[in-house]
Amino acid sequence: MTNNEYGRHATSMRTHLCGDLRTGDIGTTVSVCGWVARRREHGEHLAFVDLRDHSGIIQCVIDNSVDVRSEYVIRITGVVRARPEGTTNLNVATGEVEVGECIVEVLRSADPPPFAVDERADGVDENVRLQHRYLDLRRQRMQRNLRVRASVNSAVREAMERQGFVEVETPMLVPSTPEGAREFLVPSRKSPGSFYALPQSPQLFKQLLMVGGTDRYYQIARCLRDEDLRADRQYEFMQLDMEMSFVTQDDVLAAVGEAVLSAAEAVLGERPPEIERITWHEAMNRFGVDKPDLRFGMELVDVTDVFSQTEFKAFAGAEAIKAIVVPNAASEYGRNQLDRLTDRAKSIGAKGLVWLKVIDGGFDSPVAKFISESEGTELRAATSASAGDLVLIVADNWMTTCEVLGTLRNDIGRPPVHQGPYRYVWVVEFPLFVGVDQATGRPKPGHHPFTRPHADDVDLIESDPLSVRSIAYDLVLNGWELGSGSIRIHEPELQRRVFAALGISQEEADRKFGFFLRPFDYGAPPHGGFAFGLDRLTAILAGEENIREVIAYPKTQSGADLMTNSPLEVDIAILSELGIRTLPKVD
RNA sequence: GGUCCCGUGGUGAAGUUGGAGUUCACGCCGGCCUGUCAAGCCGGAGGUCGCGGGUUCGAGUCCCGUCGGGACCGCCA
Repeated sequence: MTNNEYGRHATSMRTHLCGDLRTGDIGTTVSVCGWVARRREHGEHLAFVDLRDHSGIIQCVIDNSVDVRSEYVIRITGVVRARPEGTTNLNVATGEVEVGECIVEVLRSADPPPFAVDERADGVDENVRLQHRYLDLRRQRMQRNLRVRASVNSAVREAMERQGFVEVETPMLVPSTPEGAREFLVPSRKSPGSFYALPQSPQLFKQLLMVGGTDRYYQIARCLRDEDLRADRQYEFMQLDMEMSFVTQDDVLAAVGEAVLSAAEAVLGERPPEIERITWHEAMNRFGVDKPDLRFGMELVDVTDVFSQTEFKAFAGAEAIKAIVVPNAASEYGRNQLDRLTDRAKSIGAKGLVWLKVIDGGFDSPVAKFISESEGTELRAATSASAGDLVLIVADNWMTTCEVLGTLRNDIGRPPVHQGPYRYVWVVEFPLFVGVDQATGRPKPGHHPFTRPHADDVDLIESDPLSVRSIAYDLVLNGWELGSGSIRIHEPELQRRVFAALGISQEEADRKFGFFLRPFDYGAPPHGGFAFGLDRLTAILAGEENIREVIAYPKTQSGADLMTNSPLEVDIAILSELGIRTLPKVD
């Protein structure tokens, strides 16, 4: 890098970036380097070459004959000048100027690319983009996404430093633990038959950093989980991982909030308002999910009381009856679509779905005849539904009712990521235990077994474990779970009681978690922490529906890297050095 | 493990009731062209219709299987 009078992007080969040239540069002799985005020839003595680098595009006017074609890498030295009257292009940032009197050097010729290296590639099969990711990355959208990602990382790091957090790196080769996500294993050459695991998160190490007196730790950590991939899930992903000592929930939320809001400000130029909080119970009750999208209404309305005396069998005796109103949807939803909604509801666990089209003076519905006039009136009052609206009702136990309607609410009403305001929300007071393990009959941990129970509920651990709230919290943005955390248990007696509720004996706890819990006996401070996904935050801030768009080299849903063709089989000699023999493929 | 959608020159699409690898746009190659900016005009090349099997006189089209990609469920303490 050459520091000259032209600024920090100048090098020995160039003075300016293509996208930076403006009317203020008129008269300057410049050198620009980049790829040929497009060429427009007008005979032997005039050609326009749009030169592209990551900053943008500049039109260069060539009046000698040079053979430059799409994606050739060239260097142009010329003079910046105003475009002639009537030939400016206001669709381009550099459209008022051009580079003339050009000397063109071809630095590298190029084959025609398999797809247009511009916004037209947005419509190209993702296969093709991923096979030629280096070409895809040349595009403005991808360069912008990489830079959004870098801004997020940088702002987060800066915010953590500002708050006195210490960056500590934790190992990538860690012991395999039976709990949690499936791990990637790494064979040990020195101990054939033994394996390391790649970390699904630095969880245990960061808590031991607290035992180690670090006080405030953070890391932009790579995490690896061998679970099925989704639009918001890759095998490898990045988290802002943090942990702090001598804190309560408020301290953690404040520190994490500062990092997230700083990142948002760095990308969007405006700091979002303070993050609101709702309890897990309220989130389920109002939105039917533990990661509510607050950008739109259609909240669940409890209508259990409306039907307390009902004779309609599908509703009678249900623990919870709830409704959502789809505004003005009565005419849009035909029988076919309503059947599909019903199928969707059933696939989530509902026994059925009741739909009512609100019409003047009543309902249009296959079950209208089972709803009494007073129930109808009360239903309309409770839901505020008016003629033309579609009302969807589920009756079941509370949890199922909420979950089914919450899923339908998202399916029907959720706007695309790039639309609407950014609505951050803390979901707090998650239940300590979720559901019951079929095999053991014991409750299952909601977060992880070291999560601290809510102080008011500690005495319910033995008598009514499923109603115990925890000091665990999620951060949610527009319906995406960004991350989660908790205040941990640091005292042995409380930990013993939680293990007992989970059906884990002292011996089993020692065996499974001894290496982690024994250190606590040497003095563990009260502590808690959080981790949130940087890929997800970046995707939302970049307006992308899919985290692959903000990852330079992502993998497909089946875990393949189409550019490098990995994973690949390896030579048998390499396997044998590692003490590994593969099984034949079975059908 | 499951459900659904997609696969046609380099790219994106169309392809009807099963009737000739047919069509369109972009790109590519050649020619013309001195103010374009998705330049324009003329000409040309380019195909294992993902792959395999079946039905049929005949399959891009129908059926079965398989591979690849995607969305979702399960899974992700």
